[in-house]
Amino acid sequence: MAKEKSTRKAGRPRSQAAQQAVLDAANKIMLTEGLGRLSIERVAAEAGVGKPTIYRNWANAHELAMAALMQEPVDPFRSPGGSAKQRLQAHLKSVLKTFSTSRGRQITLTLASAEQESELAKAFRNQVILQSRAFGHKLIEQAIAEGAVNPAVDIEAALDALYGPIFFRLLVGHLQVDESLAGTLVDMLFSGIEPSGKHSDSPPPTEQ
Amino acid sequence: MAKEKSTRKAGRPRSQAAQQAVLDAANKIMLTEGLGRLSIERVAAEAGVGKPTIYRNWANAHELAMAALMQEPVDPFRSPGGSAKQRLQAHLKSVLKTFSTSRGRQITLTLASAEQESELAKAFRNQVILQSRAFGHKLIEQAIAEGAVNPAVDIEAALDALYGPIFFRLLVGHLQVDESLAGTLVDMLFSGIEPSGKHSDSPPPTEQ
Amino acid sequence: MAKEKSTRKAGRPRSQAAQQAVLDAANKIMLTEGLGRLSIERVAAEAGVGKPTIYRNWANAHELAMAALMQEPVDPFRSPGGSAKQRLQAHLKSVLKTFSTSRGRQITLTLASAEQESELAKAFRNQVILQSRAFGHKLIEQAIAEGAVNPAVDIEAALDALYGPIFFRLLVGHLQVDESLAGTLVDMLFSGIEPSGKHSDSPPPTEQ
Amino acid sequence: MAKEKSTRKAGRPRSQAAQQAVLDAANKIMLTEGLGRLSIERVAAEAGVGKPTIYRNWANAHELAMAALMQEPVDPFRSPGGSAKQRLQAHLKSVLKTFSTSRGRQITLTLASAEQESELAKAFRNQVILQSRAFGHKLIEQAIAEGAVNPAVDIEAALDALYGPIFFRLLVGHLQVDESLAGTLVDMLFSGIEPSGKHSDSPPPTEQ
DNA sequence: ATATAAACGAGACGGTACGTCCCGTCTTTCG
DNA sequence: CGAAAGACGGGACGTACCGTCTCGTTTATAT
Repeated sequence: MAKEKSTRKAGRPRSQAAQQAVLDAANKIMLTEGLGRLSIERVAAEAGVGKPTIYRNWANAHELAMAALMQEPVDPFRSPGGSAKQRLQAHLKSVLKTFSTSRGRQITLTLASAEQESELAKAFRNQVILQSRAFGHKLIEQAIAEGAVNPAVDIEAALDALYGPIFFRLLVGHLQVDESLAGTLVDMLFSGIEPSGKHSDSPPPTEQ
Repeated sequence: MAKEKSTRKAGRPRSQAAQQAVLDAANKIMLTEGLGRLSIERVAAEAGVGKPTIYRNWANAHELAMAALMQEPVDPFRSPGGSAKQRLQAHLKSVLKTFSTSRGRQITLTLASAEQESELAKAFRNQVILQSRAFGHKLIEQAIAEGAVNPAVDIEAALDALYGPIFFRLLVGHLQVDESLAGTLVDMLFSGIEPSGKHSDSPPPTEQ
Repeated sequence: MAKEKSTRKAGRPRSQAAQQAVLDAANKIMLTEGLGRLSIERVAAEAGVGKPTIYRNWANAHELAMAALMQEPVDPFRSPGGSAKQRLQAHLKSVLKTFSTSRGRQITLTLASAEQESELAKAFRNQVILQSRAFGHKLIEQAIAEGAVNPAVDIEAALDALYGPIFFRLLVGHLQVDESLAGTLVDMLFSGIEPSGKHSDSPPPTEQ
Repeated sequence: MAKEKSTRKAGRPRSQAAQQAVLDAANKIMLTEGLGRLSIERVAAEAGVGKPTIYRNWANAHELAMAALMQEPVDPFRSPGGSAKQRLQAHLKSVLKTFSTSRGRQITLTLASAEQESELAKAFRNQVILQSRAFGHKLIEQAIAEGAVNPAVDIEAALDALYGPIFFRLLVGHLQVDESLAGTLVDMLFSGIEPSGKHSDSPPPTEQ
């Protein structure tokens, strides 16, 4: 920490250090002032780096934001013991915790405004969202193996029925989000909302 | 004397025509070139309006975008006949249809980047998302009244388990979205994903 | 009969109070913040008057400035007793005093930037400069009558040789201006700068 | 070779070509449309230059105007042979010629409205007025050396008695200006306006 | 007395220009 | 050489005023 101040050193080598400084500066700005205040010019100034050095690595501020947000791993994927349902709930809780922060909101916004098809956008989505979702996928497969979930279920849809509501509430902001939501969602998804002991009042539509 | 009539403010009233032209121009630009190309300057030029006239009514480009997107009603809330489940599916389909367009994506993005607490942002959320969701709320209440849904269910959570996955997929883009998703989600939500007989004595649903 | 009639227009007469308020506000702004800060909008606000009321009377800010500066008479044209030279000096001193103030500078600037041929500009020049100069004209004529000035002299040129240097120094600012300048100029103009007892025609060697 | 080593600042040097284009455009606008139509925006457009490039070099339109007017030397200071008086007259004629043009008027106006104490304003005054006046100074010193002018004379005052009337007439516009004014002024200044052979002050007090 | 007409304050209108910020590119110097 | 510094042409920002145009409200004649 003490030697961080004297990065001057009068030397040439800076190539890797410069990129790290850029990412750090970008993260700092996003954290303290928000995504909207992130500009290449400011990042360059705060990182003590020339603008071309940034453009050499990222095409625009958006890509830089994605790269910076990808720096720190999103989530440790807590998965303590317990039943399949309990493990899934614990995982969802950690997702909730991660995304209900300022950084989580920035990730959501960055994701929303990303050029959908760019390589970096895919990597970003994969790293910050889908990696976590993939962990959930594994948990559901375990649950099926344990006989806790019907093997015929559409796993992708089930996953989105768990993750979707979280992001939906964070995005739209119509309802507060806390960790109890994890339990509510998992319970509902497992048991459904039909009255107990009742089938559907019409034959389940097996064809679409 | 009796001058109680003048609730009217002094000065020339704001031109409703100018404001409409601004909103139309904004909508046109967003539709044809995307939210990113929306600038006050362009809108002013294309609407044949001075910039201050725009700033007199909206604080920045973001607010203008929200106002423009609010212009046209989002959805007609189709609700044909049929069972509660069927009506809910039909409604979700129309939501899917609306939001899987270019305009739907712009709405999502605008929503994501909105200043959460501003008056206009609340109005925007309310009009473009929550109004539709409120319709879903009514459908679920009907379903409960018809005995098709357990009265103890957390209706808000159930609604978000239906809308959330749609926006989640649109936002993250990990899976394509089509209208069949409506059926899948409703079925899953109603029956749950547990193996048959665990929470109800209903016969196992026919697998696909 | 002959009841004075049709010259008077119908309708509400122009408010003399409003016009005075406008001129006062304009003078105040010019005095405290300078000519450059004079804007119709500010004057209207400070005078508690609508902009059209100003435009009804003056075509633009420049004309308003001239009118406002003309409000107060420029100078009382002091002319105490004494010889013709002394009276001229006294007059010049009062001119110097008047124009070496902030208001004098604003007058100079307003004069410089005026549309030369407009009616108001002529009136302005006439009132703030030429009226004073006309007084000087009278003094020189008196001096001629007294035998103190050669009757063949070009009075206009002589006047400008007295007034010109004052404005020149104020405008260019290359030398400070104080009241002693009046005496210096008058003395020089009366006696000339040639060596005593000499009146021209001895061509010195013309080498460069 | 005298290669300046570290005095040189880092970074891309300012484009001398761009600055020249700006000055040329400014001069063109002032010449064809007048000082009042000079705006940074137009200059930028006509010079094919970004606005910040202009602001990087000049603080506002006024400074740019001064710089542009300084571009071309004001006067060649004609000084043909002849007596001291004749040389002075010739010089004044060239001053008259220079300043009775459109450009001369713009210079006068720019001078009048300049922030008196700014560095550039001083340079401007020095270059466009005082340099010429300094030439006149030299001519008067020569005249003194030749015995054509009384050595006790206040040279500064004498100079202003020559230049002042010219600018006074140009500024106020009460009398036309032509080259004959040079002769009139020089003659009057040299000989004075008192009756010939008279250098005393004995005022025969006539009536008031 | 009652119209009628003009001027009033207020303030929005279409515009122009301001001076600033940032974009993404380029040019130069230095280690 | 690579990387800092920083100027470049450009575009948009949000603000200040411009001079014009409604508004609804006085205030005077002219009917």
